[in-house]
Amino acid sequence: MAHSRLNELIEKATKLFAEKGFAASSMRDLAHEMGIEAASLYSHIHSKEEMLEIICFKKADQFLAALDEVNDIYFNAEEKLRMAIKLHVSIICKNPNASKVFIDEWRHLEEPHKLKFIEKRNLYELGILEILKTGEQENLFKEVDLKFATLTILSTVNWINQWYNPQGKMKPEEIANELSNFILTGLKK
Amino acid sequence: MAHSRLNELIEKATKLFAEKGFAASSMRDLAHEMGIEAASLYSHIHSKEEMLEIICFKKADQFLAALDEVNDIYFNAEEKLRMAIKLHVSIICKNPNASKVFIDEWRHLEEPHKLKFIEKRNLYELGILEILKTGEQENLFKEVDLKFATLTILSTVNWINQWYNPQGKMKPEEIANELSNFILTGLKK
DNA sequence: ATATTTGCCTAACAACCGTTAGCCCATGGC
DNA sequence: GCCATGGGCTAACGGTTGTTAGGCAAATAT
Repeated sequence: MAHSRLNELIEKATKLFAEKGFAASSMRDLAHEMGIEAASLYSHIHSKEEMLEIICFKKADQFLAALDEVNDIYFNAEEKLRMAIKLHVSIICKNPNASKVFIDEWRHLEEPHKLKFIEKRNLYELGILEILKTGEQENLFKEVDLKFATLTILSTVNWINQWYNPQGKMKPEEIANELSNFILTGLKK
Repeated sequence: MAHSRLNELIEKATKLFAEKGFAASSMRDLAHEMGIEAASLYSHIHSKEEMLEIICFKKADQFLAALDEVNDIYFNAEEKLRMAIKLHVSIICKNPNASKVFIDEWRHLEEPHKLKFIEKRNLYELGILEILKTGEQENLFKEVDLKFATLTILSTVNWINQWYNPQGKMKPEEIANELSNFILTGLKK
């Protein structure tokens, strides 16, 4: 069970950062959650910021891996977009706390990690944009401002985090489906 | 010019809270921005949290007023939704910093203000939902999960804040138009 | 001319912050 | 049986936090 205590720590830190925000979470809060003294945390990590790093980059890598998965198989643009949305929603719903930190708290990263993080984020954004571009070329999608559409889609799929409840009636798969339909065909009859 | 110094303070606080987050912004930071000592801030406000209150509730009231404006005139549901989106985008773009605080930092409000704030927020959400319901009844909109659609729309219009640039090429009016089209008719050709 | 208010100051408060140093003890491999 | 390692402890550090008390000078109102 190497690192099992570290895993527990990161998990608790994730929950705390998600609920109170990184800046408002103290090492003593976190230590209390772990049932130990604040100083003892440093047997597992080097600094508070390192935990934020671990959480943010793990999540970033998950999203990028999902992008690779989508691009590995050949689909048309609509199918690709649907799959990208499905994977995105699934990653978010699998760990809403970590997702909240990924979405809201990364700005408290220190340089140079912050820059590295933004680069990864941009890479993901670019992957989605590429799918939309393909869709335009295949004459499946309307001609739209691609950057604008990308951001709109990402806003929609990221917002889930604000209200998603694992005990709620909607399963991630359903959410992804509804969302895909909404994004593709809109609200009008 | 009664309160002009207070206005300046709230403005500076808004900027600071938006950029660094409420918890990571110190009274000494803020005092430095004002060119005075930290203790002097208390000639204008009672506490750090009070400033957050002022910012959040002012914004909340703006959104609720916009809702009234929409409901004052008779339109069909599509026109209502377009107008609601236009006003929403306009409020956000008029003061992106205050909007950021309204969207992201309200959770640092202390009770009972936090609860009051959530109530106002729910009221607004309900207003949008009501418009969608009308649209369904008028047979203009698809039958969808109304709550789900409401949250999706709000996510989209709130996200603008993350990338809107007053110096950018898109004016608020245009953004609102594009967004309305996207929400109403989706991406597919 | 006098009284009041506004807006700032210095000094200080108790509490809390992230982090380090140094020590101890239980566990498990050799 | 010995030693390394992991995982905790106490004590303490220098700094920062929001906030209060009390005073002072200039502007304003009477």
